Amino acid sequence: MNLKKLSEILGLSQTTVSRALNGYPEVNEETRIRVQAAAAKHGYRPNSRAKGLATGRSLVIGHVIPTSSQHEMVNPIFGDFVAGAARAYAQHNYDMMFTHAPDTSIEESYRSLFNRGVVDGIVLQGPKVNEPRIPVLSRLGVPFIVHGRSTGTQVPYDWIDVNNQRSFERATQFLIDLGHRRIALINGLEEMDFAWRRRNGYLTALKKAELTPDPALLRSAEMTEIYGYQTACDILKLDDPPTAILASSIISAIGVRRALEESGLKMGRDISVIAHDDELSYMRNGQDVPIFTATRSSVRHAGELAAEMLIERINAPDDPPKSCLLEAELVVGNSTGPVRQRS
Amino acid sequence: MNLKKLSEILGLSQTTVSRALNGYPEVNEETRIRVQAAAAKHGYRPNSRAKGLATGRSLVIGHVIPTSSQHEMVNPIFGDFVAGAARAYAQHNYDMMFTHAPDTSIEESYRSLFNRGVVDGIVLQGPKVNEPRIPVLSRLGVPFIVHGRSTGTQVPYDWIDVNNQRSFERATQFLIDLGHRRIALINGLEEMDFAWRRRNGYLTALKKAELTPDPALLRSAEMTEIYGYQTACDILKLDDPPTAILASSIISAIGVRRALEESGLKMGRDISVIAHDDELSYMRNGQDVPIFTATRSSVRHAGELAAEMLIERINAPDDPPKSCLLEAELVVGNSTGPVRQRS
DNA sequence: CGTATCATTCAAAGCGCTTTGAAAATTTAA
DNA sequence: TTAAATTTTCAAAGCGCTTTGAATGATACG
Repeated sequence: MNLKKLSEILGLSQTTVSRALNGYPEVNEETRIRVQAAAAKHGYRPNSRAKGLATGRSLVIGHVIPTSSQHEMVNPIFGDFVAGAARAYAQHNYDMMFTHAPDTSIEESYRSLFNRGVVDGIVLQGPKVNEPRIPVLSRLGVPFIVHGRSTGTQVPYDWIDVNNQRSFERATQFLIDLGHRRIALINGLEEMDFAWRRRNGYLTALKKAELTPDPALLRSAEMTEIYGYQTACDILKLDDPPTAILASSIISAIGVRRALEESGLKMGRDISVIAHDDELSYMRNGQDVPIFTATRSSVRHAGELAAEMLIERINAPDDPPKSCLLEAELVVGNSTGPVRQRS
Repeated sequence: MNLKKLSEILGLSQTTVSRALNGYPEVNEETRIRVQAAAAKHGYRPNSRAKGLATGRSLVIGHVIPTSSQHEMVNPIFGDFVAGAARAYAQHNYDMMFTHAPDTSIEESYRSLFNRGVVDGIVLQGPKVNEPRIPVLSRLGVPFIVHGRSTGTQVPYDWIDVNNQRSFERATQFLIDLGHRRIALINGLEEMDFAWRRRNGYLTALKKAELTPDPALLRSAEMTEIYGYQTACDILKLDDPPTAILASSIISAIGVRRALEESGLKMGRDISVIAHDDELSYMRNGQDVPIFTATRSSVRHAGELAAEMLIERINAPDDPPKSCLLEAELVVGNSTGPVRQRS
């Protein structure tokens, strides 16, 4: 069923039928009702390709996933972010599109996606320090929003981010206040901007307390469970092991916990652990009492806000750049406690 | 830059340019090279809406996510499956589209997605027992593939699935062989087909061993960490607690482990645990030695195969129905051992 | 040299929709 | 009653591409 057939059935022109369905005022109310009824009856759905071709809009938002980063899409954090975004898209009648792009040709991929008219806007996830994709998108004139920020990037752009530096500074400070002096940071990949900022927050807190950072306690990698486990095992073997650990994600914190338990250490008593909690749906940080003391900020909520901001941008391409900085809460659980004198 | 402009620049007709770029034989090789060079130089990208309109193909695969199931997309299993699929799509030049659909109007959503010409095919994830969406898609004549199967569905359809029944029967059998008689099943939602089959496998093994299932040991819910934790806590409080636990996902198994550790029980010695391991990228089941004895099958690989099968189907709509049944391995880790006499 | 054959190229129609500018039908004003 | 204003409907152009059917130029054959 298409517009032509429908209008023939109704004995009206395509123009009138189209207008009736799209809510234009210059059509008789009686006719409109007749048209709507017929459309419903015959299950008429305007072809979105044709519609897009005619209007220049696709009502689709693109998410581009670098092929190399095998992990991007598979990352539970990604899943929650996207789920939040999907919610907002649905409300505004947008669909969501994912493209894999070989990172040899990121610029090309973006240009392609936008120029081919596939999408109206793009969400950029997981920005690195000096993220090259940002200037690319900016130059292309594509409406886009960054989840996170990119230190060192000069061009203006829309973003939404958690105050990673501040939250990790606070967490570190919290541990220092409990008497901890040797604090390990099990961080994400530090080429990623969020990890870089967290590291800075951690270092800032140490500095303020006049503590010297120990490179042996600073680790960085993709935030898997295994990584948390191995790193913790590793760190505990040091001559002078830390009394507290800061983990960049609940997932690696779970690995840390596994390592601690294997070593017979009790969290909160023998060693303190703070994790960053993105409030992943499948990995809640306990129920009433948090499992881990944590810096908490819902990545799902961030996804929802990001989508809203992007849609606003699409509707008002010339507004000045927007941004949104979310503060993470510091929630206290049982995984932290005063430093314990080593026996 | 569009076809018209490009052909004007080249002094050729749109026909020739189009053919040159799409590899048709009836164009002079010399001309083709000239055209390709110009296309590259001007960054020409055919508009996919227009292309789709002209060809009737969109090179997009749709994944529909019921709005109600807040968890679908957020489920790490979903993420891994989709990552696998994305890989295959990329290879065949397909993009991937997600739509949220209110479950009040699933049929409508599918019809819409396909009839609007947005997608060439659809992946149906998380089928339930007697999944109503399957006959709907079948009737619409949309190419589609089901990840999983649906007990009770009569119409033929393409599917790819793990042999859930068999793998859980084997796992249960394995525990019985170790002397366990009271075995708990911490299952997924049993309206889901996979969970239903796992339950059957479990019951079959019990039956073969002439053991009577105890309803108190049969639990079912969304497979989160918290659920695993709470259920395990709950079950351990029974007068006659189980000596072994079968968990339907690594994620809930992690919750189970947390509960066991809190109770001071050692996995593999005091109590045995087997989990189903989807080989989630961020939640590997240990490295060399598995953390959990597990039934193992990569959901990511399944995603890749599913995508391949769907693309085949799109290219050959009239082939007979295809299916693919994967067998899960049973890998033995340290979480299982012979039953221990209760003191 | 004239005709048949092949290799290239082209103009134009069509995909299904929106939208412009004009025409018909109706109402209002003079 | 007629002209002007308003409401309602329409034909046709256009979005950017593919593809059909015809035309052109080059080559081969008798």
